[in-house]
Amino acid sequence: MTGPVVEDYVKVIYAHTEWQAEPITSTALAARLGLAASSVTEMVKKLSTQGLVSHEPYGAIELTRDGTALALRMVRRHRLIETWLVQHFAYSWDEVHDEAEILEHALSDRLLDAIDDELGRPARDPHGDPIPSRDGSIVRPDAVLLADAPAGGRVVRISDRNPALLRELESRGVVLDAIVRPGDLGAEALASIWVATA
Amino acid sequence: MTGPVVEDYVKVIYAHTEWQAEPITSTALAARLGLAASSVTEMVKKLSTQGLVSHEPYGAIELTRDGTALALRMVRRHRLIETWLVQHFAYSWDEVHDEAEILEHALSDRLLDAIDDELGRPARDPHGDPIPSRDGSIVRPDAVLLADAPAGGRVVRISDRNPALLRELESRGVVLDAIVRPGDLGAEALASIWVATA
DNA sequence: GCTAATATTTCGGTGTGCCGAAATTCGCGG
DNA sequence: CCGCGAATTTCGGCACACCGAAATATTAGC
Repeated sequence: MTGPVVEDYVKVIYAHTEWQAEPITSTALAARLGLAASSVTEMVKKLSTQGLVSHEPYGAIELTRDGTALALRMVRRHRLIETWLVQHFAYSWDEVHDEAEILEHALSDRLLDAIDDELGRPARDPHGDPIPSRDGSIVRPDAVLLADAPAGGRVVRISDRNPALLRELESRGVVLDAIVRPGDLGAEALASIWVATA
Repeated sequence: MTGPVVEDYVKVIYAHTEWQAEPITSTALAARLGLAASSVTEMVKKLSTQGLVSHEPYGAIELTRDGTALALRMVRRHRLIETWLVQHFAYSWDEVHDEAEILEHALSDRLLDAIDDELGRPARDPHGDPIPSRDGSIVRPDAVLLADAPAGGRVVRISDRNPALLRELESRGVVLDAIVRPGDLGAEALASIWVATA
């Protein structure tokens, strides 16, 4: 009943609050989806009717329990697929996103679970993002942006927004679990890398 | 530009002439796609405009060169995916179809080729259907329906139309390359199994 | 507290692919 | 070669997800 479009909306709404707090606005949602604001307003109204989202006119957009469950389902799919492409097919870090974006809507639960088993039920994806379990639970490592960690620390996550930056970082040895200090890197990197707290 | 819908139309049109001769009618095409005849008439007109199909009103529907190329591309995808599901994920013979039907529209060429390599570039799928090569060439084994082969022979292909029959046949040892005689089997099986000629 | 800039929604409209009903054309039996 | 049933097309309409422009609500600056 829900279809790829609903899945994408819900996933983006979820993603916005995963590492930062504020709920997403309809303008930001439109920007991330590459759609006109008016389209988003209409669709959000439908999602609200379906009980996936709570939203009063001119207010913020937040996921309901059902919406969060669907979002976690999609996040699980996306991250498992990315992990699988990297580990099994030697995709590089920065190439997996587009393929995963499509496949996450297409694989059956059965195939996805088979892939999960084959990978040994990984807890995080190649970017360090936690992979929700089959029952929808997710454990997010305590972490802060490198920009906010003067002493640096162990890399726990690297945002996948900028593929060029990903390649650059990889070539300099900045990968998951590496130890970095803020002084070693540029401004954009500081805002893309999370390190473990304490 | 072509999208999953066009891909499905073209694939079904192609499939109809793969093992039998006559070009498909719009009624038969509608039946196979599960659509109303009027929908098919309209869509075929669009395919014709796009140069994928040749069709004058009230006439038969045939693929153009471009249409055949697209169909072979989809057939390759479908059959490679089926083969992969069976070999790599232990799907059974009769379970692969629906999953492949969806994935064939979703995998990138890159991923598909990686799977092809991993499988060792197989020449036929689990049903015995030949898999077109990357350049679109296809070699169909010489075969006749078991119903038309009084002496029987080596099984070269088993139609995937009826999953229950597939399971039944498998349990009785009727698989690819088995030797069968018409007397051993029922009417529907005789019309679903091809054996090598001479 | 008012107004100007900005965010959001409303509104009319589009393209795609589908439907059923009605009209048309085909092709077979006589 | 004529008519009748079956196949096919035409037609008006619908659902979905999108758009830009116009209207409206919010918010921030003063």
